[in-house]
Amino acid sequence: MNQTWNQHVVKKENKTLVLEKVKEKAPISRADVAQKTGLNKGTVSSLVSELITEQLIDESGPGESSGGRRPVMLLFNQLAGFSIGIDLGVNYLLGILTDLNGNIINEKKVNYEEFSYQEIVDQLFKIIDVLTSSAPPSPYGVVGIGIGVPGIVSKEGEILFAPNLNWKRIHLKQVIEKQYEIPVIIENEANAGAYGEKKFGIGQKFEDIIYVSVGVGIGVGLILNGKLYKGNNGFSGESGHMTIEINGLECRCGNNGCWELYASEQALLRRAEKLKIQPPTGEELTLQTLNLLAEQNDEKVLRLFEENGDYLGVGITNIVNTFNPNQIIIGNRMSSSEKWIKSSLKNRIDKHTLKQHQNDLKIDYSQLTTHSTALGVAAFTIENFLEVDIKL
Amino acid sequence: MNQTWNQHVVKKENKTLVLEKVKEKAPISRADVAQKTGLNKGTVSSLVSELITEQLIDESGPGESSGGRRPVMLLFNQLAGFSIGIDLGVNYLLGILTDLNGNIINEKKVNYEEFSYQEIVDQLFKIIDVLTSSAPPSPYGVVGIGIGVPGIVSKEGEILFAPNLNWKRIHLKQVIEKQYEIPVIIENEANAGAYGEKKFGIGQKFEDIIYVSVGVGIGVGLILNGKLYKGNNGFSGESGHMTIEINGLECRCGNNGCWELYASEQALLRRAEKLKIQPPTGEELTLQTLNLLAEQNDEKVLRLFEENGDYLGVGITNIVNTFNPNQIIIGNRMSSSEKWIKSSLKNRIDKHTLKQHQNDLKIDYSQLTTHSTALGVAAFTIENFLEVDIKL
DNA sequence: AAACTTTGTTTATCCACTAGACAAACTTGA
DNA sequence: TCAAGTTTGTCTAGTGGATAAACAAAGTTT
Repeated sequence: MNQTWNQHVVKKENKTLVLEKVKEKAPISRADVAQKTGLNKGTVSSLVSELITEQLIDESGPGESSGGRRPVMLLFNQLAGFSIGIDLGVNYLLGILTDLNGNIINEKKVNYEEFSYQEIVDQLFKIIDVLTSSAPPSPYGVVGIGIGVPGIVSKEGEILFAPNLNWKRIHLKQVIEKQYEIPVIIENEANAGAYGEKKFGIGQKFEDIIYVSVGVGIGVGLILNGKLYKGNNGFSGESGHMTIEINGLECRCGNNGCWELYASEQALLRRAEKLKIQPPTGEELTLQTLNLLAEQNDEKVLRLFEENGDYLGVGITNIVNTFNPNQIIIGNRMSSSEKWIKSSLKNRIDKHTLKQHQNDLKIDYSQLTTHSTALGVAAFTIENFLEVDIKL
Repeated sequence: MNQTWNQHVVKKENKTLVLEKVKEKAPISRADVAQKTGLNKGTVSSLVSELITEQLIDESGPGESSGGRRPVMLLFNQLAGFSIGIDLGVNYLLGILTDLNGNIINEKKVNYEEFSYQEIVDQLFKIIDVLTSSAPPSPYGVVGIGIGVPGIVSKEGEILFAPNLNWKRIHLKQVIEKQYEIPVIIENEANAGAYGEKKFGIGQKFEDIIYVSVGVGIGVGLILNGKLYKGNNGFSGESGHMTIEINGLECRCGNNGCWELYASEQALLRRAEKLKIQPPTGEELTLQTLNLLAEQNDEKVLRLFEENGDYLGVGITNIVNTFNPNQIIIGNRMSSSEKWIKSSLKNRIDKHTLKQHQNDLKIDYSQLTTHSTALGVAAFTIENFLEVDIKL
């Protein structure tokens, strides 16, 4: 059915517009909101008073006069409710409790290895319980739970395939929703990370963002025209399996020369192993220990990172040529190695993308680092809450 | 400035909705429009009567009764105006005159080689003149001119770079607008082709379409969520310069191993030349002559096409993994070789894309063949006209 | 202290949509 | 054949939300 338009829709949209403006520019006066949105003063007044009744906006006392009556400043009541965001990783579980502005109120992390599905769900419940009970009293309480997973999620929230967890067709959403009876949103980890950076991180000013999540594998989250693009079935962003070497290494996806075989954390570690690079005194070979070695100017490791940056650049070049984005954000674990991969990555892109694309292209590294996914899914639930709530 | 919502917007949107429904389902009664759009009968009645006054809708007499009063059927008046669409190719100029439904009323083609900018503009004027004067009398006349060009076009319509024409920073739009004083839209050839197939061709039912224009080079047009995606500056779709072989052939774009060096028409011809394939009796070596040879089951040529289909599949696989589209359309000249490239292309995609992506993926070949670009730009001007006109 | 400014509320008006009544036109079935 | 029922399309009264303009309140400026 098509969308029909009537005065109710108009009111809802305008109310959203007012709330958005207050969130964005707080503290701000009614008069200023009217001027900035183009709405009539009276309209703004009445919408604001409704929003105050709903406790989504607060008055914070008089502001500075600009040559007349002093304005009453409005604030977004970010403590009207809270959101839980969870980054369900391959070997860790990171849960955060945020207010409606994405400020982290509480945080809980669990590491594990080779947990079964049931063990992970148990841990999940524990974390959600702890976070819920730590939420301060508020009018709306915890308004939703978001979970980011390293896998393919259908538009309905079913986890279709998470290779690194060995999950297939998992209805996690129903399980959590049944337990807590609040809205649950499941989203792919890269999509969530992209959204997190767009809403709360370094991508706030941009409308066309490619978020490259470089961890064990490589996933991509696409923000196009300011909105998350999910693809026909919600499976967009599996760019890690892009061919960059036609007769290259074999990938378990069935393809050859996949990008993530050359540029992911796993690829880096594999190459380090081949070169017999040894972390000091028997530590495990991980991205962290490689970062330490790089910090000590270990030549071999530096060259390794350089190479990895270059490989990352190859895939990013492909994406840039296709999308003409405004910003590239390198996220997930590999962003911790920014220092060592930065110049070779930039170099590859400068040399190999079309000149026209470079004009407005920014290459940034995750600002929220390990929290972008959790913040992203938290943002989804917050937005969902505000949308639904404002309809009333 | 943000969009504010008021009753004028509501009316405009609903009027558009009614017109769209009539276009889509004609002949259709007022009652049916009301039921299908969810609008009130009275609302539909008044909007339809306005549209009839504006001559965009016609009544076509009574329809079949379904057990009561016979309905008055409504038709979209596709002859209320006409649109000119021009495909400005590297060595040809194809102009069409269409009605508001994209039906081709008249058509004019000129071939040339190595024309200067001024010579091309002169030809352009000639074609536009011929087409304009061939338009039947109508309330709105020719409502706009669209031009598709093989190059990078800014969002403002400036042709920034068209390597195969040797054009840089050309303000063609102003030149044509000044001459004819009607709206002119300039768009990249692949974007236009994608839109043409979406509106009038094989892509009508799909919302996430990747149109791969395989001609001298390779360009890609992206229809995402039913809308053309242009990228931050309007330069999306330069996927022809995607790296598929990291240390591969050198491209004049500065990159190595670009897709179009392996899978374009030019690449095919280059490989044919290398194999010393000879068209019969001194004909030139072109895609057409190769098609003829393939028709005669020339083994070498068949293998050549097979290889080309495979290479096309490599790039398409990359795109599919990133976008999760619903449909791939192979367009432009290479679609004439569908028969010979089809199976190897499909094979590559079946074997190398993630299983999840294959569920709903259709691979089609251009239905409008050589006309998709011209029809696409015609569609842009038609839509622009209807949008602007309905505002009044 | 008078004049001017700015803020925010109130009031009257406008406009588009909706529900429901109604007339016209047609079908069905006794 | 005609009465009852159905469907279509118009008309009217009513509703809800936006706007413009008046106005009161609370400042600043001269």
